[in-house]
Amino acid sequence: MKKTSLNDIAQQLGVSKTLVSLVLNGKAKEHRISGDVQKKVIKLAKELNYQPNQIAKGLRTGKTNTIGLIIADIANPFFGKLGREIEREASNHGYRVMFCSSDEKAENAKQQIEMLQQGQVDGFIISPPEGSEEQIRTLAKSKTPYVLVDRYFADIESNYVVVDNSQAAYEGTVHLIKKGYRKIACVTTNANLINMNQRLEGYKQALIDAKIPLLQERIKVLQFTHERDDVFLAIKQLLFEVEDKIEAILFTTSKIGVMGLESIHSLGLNIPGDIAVVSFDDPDAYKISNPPVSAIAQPLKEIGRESVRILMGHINGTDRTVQKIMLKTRFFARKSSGE
Amino acid sequence: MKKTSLNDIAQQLGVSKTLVSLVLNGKAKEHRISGDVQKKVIKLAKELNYQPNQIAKGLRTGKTNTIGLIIADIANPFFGKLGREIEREASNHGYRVMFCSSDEKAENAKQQIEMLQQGQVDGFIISPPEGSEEQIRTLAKSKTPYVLVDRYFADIESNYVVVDNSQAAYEGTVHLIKKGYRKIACVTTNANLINMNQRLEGYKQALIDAKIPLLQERIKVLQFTHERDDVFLAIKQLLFEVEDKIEAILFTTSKIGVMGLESIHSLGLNIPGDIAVVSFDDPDAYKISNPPVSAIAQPLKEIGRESVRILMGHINGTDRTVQKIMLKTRFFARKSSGE
DNA sequence: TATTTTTGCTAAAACGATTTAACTCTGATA
DNA sequence: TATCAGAGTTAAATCGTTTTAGCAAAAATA
Repeated sequence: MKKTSLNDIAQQLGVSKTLVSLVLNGKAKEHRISGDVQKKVIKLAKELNYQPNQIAKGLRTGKTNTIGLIIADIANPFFGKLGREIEREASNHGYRVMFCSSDEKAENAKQQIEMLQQGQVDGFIISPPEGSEEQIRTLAKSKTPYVLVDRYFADIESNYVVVDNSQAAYEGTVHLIKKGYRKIACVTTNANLINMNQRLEGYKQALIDAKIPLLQERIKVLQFTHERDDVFLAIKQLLFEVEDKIEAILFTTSKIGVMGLESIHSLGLNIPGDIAVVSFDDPDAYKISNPPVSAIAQPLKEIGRESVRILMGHINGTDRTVQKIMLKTRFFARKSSGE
Repeated sequence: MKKTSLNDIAQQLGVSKTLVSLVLNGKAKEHRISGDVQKKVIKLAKELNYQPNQIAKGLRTGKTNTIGLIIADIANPFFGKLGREIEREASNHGYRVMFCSSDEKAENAKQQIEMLQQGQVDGFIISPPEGSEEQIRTLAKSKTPYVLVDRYFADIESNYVVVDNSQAAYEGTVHLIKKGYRKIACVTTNANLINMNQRLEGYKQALIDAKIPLLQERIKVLQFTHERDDVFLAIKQLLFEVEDKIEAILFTTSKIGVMGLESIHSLGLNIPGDIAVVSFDDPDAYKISNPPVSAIAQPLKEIGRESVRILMGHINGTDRTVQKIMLKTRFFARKSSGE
């Protein structure tokens, strides 16, 4: 059952494919195609279930109606949900999504971008992994429209949609301070990503503003590729191997947070009795955790909506200005920090 | 900076694009292109960073080297992880992944399949939502290769890769029985999906084999589109509104399980003291939950690998037989069921 | 009646690749 | 000297669209 093409319709009707194309693209009027012929064409097209071949269309028009989405880690629900929002929004604009997971590896992202640039997509939405500056720069030079999400590079002029990470971390830390905790640790990673750095800054600033001494030993910076054991070790050190046992922890990612909670449980400690917890991101796990975990939630829907909107503007050429969007997070106080 | 095309290379070298194409596709020898010319072509192609336009290639060859992945719900980490495995495996075969989330809606899946069938993909991997039989049948008729994952329809002859759901549920239930629980409930959904039905069957069979009375009141079938409140209500009924208070629950999806745990916690009940829990799927949440949740884990990597392998066989025409793969799950006993 | 305008439609080029069928040499063979 | 074989290369068709430029017939105008 071969698919029907423009030509099939044209031949069966004894007209030119130009005419068929014009009619089906709604350009009949401006090209003065008679009403009778229009009806005939539309009728037959429906009968044969004609669907234009997007590949051919893409070749001719140079447009694919597809956006490339290069996400850092699809197995992370944060990115999963974001991906869904982006796809939904793109679909509202008549766009498809070609999706890749770089697994936080610059090399993967490079390959994926190069691959999709061979005429496969009209633009990109990317959460760039550490070390992918060069690739993003190349992309920028190629004039392909793109929007970064979740993170960006300060020295590359790009469209981006992120959250106010330092403010968010500040807020989370202040919440702990208000709850009466003073000895507050921060567990983060050494990823050289702007969002990570900002989160740490927010934590520090909150302590400074509250006139609480800022101790290096209370900041645990994990390897970017941290595993369960690294987190476990960090927690153990914070709780048992410093002079002044800490009372609360701010986790800067849900990945660290999830592992951290696991560690705390396995050490037989009570939350928030022995140790209070606040974490970035708000996976389902935090809601069912016992006790539920206080979380800094990112506005996924809005991030998706904005990033697609900006990309569309640049693809359609209706917008040539660089857009930098910083959204607010939302803090959910739950039992893990005394509610 | 326009992209270099075959023609650009041909013109600069003063040869035909046929020649350039042949050389770059490794068909130089069989067409006796001289070594000198070959070298020239390859050198210039590298210099100009020539990358063949996949759209044009696709139009001519009828192949896109892209597979369409239509997943039921990308926000569900199970599917997220599965998506990652599939993408990784596809990439090993030189394939891209065009990804869509149907959000468990047949109408969405229909649109997405139709959209991608316009010459955009060479084949599909699909976890079909409830009610999408008609769409899958249409797809089958169109001769487009496809593989179903996670679920299938008994009366449509399709390639599929699933797990042995009834065996898995059986195993989970038997585990609870061995731990001494007798009054075991099952909370599931009324989704008319074969995997769901099989899970319920496995539960029933385990009770029957253990000569434990099978009570309808211990089986809670939620609306497919269940929300937090529905689960909460079901749990409350099981624990407080039946004559014989139950001792353990089998959740047939992690979505139900996560909500169920939340409900149990919010009712102030102790796990496994008041109520033991086993759940299908094994999201991170279950490992950090307090106590950790006993889980029936699906072999995501294998599902991904097998589904891509089968699809490749059908796309390349090296395989014309229908393949039905049923994989084993793995059970993790954790504290929620007394370990 | 001759000219212009309008109406209704189409031929052909283009997008960038692949592939088929040939073409032109050179040198060897009959 | 004519024929053939092989080496090295290319013109042209093709995939299914969109779009430009224009043609022929009918209608309107002078």
